[in-house]
Amino acid sequence: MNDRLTPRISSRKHPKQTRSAGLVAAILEAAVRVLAEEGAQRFTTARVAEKAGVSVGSLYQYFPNKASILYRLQSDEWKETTEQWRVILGDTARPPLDRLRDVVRSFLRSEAEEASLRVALDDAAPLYRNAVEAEEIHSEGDRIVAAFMVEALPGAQAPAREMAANLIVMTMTAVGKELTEKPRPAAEIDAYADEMSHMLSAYLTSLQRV
Amino acid sequence: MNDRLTPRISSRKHPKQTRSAGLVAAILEAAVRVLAEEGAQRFTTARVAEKAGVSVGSLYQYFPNKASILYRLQSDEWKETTEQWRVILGDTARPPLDRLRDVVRSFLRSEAEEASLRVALDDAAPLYRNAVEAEEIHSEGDRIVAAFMVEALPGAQAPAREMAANLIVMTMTAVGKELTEKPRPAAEIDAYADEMSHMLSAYLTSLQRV
Amino acid sequence: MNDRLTPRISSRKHPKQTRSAGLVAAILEAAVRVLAEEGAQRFTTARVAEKAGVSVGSLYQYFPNKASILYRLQSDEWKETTEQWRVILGDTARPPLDRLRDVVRSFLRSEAEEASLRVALDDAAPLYRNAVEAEEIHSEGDRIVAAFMVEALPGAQAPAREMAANLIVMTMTAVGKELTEKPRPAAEIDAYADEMSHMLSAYLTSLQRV
Amino acid sequence: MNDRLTPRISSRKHPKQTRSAGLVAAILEAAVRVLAEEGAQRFTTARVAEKAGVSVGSLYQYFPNKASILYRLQSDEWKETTEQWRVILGDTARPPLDRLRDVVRSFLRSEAEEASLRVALDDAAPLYRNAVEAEEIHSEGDRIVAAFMVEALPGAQAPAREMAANLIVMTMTAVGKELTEKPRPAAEIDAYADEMSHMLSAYLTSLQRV
DNA sequence: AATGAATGAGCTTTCATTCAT
DNA sequence: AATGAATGAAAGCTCATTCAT
Repeated sequence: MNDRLTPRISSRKHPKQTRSAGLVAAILEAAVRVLAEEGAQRFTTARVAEKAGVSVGSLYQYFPNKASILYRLQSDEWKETTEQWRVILGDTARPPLDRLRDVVRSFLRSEAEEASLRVALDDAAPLYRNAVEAEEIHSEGDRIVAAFMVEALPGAQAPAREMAANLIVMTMTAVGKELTEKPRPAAEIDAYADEMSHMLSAYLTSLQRV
Repeated sequence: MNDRLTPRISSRKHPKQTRSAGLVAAILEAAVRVLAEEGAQRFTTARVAEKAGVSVGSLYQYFPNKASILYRLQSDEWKETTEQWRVILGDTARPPLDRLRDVVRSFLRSEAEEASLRVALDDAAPLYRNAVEAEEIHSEGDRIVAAFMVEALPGAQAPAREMAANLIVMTMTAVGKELTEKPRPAAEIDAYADEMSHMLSAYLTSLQRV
Repeated sequence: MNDRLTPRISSRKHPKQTRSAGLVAAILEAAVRVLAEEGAQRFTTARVAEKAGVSVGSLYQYFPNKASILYRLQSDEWKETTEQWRVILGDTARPPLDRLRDVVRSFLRSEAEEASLRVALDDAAPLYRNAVEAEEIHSEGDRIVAAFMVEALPGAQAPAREMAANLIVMTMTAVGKELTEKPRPAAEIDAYADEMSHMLSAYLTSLQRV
Repeated sequence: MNDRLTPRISSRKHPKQTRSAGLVAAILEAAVRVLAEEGAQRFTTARVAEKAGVSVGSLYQYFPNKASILYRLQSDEWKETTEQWRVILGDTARPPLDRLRDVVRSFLRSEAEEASLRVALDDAAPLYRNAVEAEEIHSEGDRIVAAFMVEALPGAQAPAREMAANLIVMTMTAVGKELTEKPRPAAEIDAYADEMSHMLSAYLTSLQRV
């Protein structure tokens, strides 16, 4: 019963009660630990349930299948990232390129800090990628970046600005993923962060000049 | 005793005879089809053997384990890419930034052309990532890029040049991977290619100016 | 990570409930039948599960691997033997050589009675021999024999007594194994038993005389 | 095609030609090495053929199946043992009990010397045990011992003598097998040899006295 | 609501033996 | 005679999911 064409992947219930919320939290926490400590290959519902101190049956009461746990994890990660971006990029008092530099640096750092979890989550991507809900996961982040781009590229046409936004987001996330694939010292991460902001700044500057 | 912690992943035999070469080719071809048509999740040795019109036993006569097939596929893909880069970046008659533009475009196009295979191969990465041979797979490409960078950034210090080379390669490959994650029209791919070469050019230009 | 070089071989769960105990019993019973009726060569987890009327999955819920079933069987056999020895050799009211005679006879008889199981279990020995727990399986029996030897050889030095104990135990068990290798009539078994007790008695007597 | 009810197990050809004899010898030698170095579990025809520098096809030209190689090995081992026994036990100039002592000692020593081979051969016993020819393998040794027993027990009745002979042979071989199951220092082997000859001597003496 | 025992399809890999060349 | 590629049944084991209690 493992294959579904359109897997339902979000949580079964909205945890209104404290008990449920606690259980869901415990399961997610356990899932993070299993993923980070044992890798995507050994990420099994049984192991998660055991580490959460919960029965498999209970686990399935809150998550319809294994993929939904991973999806939720990914979704939560992305929410944190979104928040980070909102705070840094939304600080309209500072020059755009400064904000860009900071967001790159703190994004790459946070990626690196939880490297093993991120890698495992990425390895498990095939399991949750096709979820219907996966589409909208990035929309909030996109809006934040779009707003920032208006400040960074005041003179640009909307389509050009959107393209630039897409490329910048992709570069940050994709290179971030690649960078954390193998363990690297924090200094190396920072060096890449600086270099990447340099590149993105040069890019934005050149766009603005046109 | 014969146990190894790091599994041998390259081919069992070097196919000297046409027979063997034919079989290996058939297996690889079948592997590509299974991967592209059914996805990494359903990539099983049995399925590959069946689609190749070969017994599982024969498959294991030429590949020591499942991972080795995937590794071989990835390796072959990378060899093609390397060749592409060598031809384009090595054409010292043309201006470096022109070459860069072309290499980005043809790289992204070739990635997009075999999107489903690339994605599946990427999904299967956890299976072959730890192979000992996996280390050296990129060394040739790195050398080509390094040579190119000497031309593109004649005034730069070696460390700065290396960092720039790394960032450019990472950006190309990582964003290329991300771009092919979902199917996109060729025009969109080309638009991203142009934008990316714009970004990389701006970056190189800014480095050169320093 | 969870890898071990020396596999855990004892049961996965301690069956607290009747349900579990019943399943474990059914599996062991089926294992005995498979072994006795089909031989060590055809002793597979699938066959055992099927004969137990249980799914393979259930089998693996109670035994971590095939070897553990065999180990458990062997262990149970040895427990019975130990009990037999305790009762007979521990009856301090009777003359030692009488007890020796009886223990030899009942040991060989019980070995012969389940000949096909014993042979198959012996054939499967390579599978469970290296288990960590296999070491201590004989310790209780050794203690019983040691206590008996103190009575049988009151005058002997400890090292000599231990050597004699080892030789006697080895002779009984090894010859017992050899005897049951091929089917023999009960009378022949008894004849060998008598002859062996004669030999062991002569041996002990000669030791005592020194 | 692996199961036969009555397996043909002896060599396919009597090697009349030097070439064949050389091949057979090479195969047997390789088989010994595989068994001793890799164990019964990893004893495969492919490995034997490879180590013998011979194709699998050729191997099957001289041995009808895997069991036949093992049977031949066992048979050869036993021939050496028989020869050893013939030399020692047949030396009618010496007192029987001296010869017994010597035969026990040199038997246990030779068993211990090739422990890994013997253990592996024993592990593989299920594969060749049922061979039809396996019956007569011990007959020559039995005759040698029978002749010796006439000297050792001149006064005994034939049936008693035969029983004693059987028990002695069984004790030697079975305990020998058990002793070599785990590696032991040569001194320990010799100590067991002395103790066993002591036991067998006491036994024979007691029989003679009757 | 919660449990966790039970399921069984499915996976990777091995290896004795054959037979076309 | 010799080769060794090819076969494919068979093995041990895992794990997402269900459902009786």
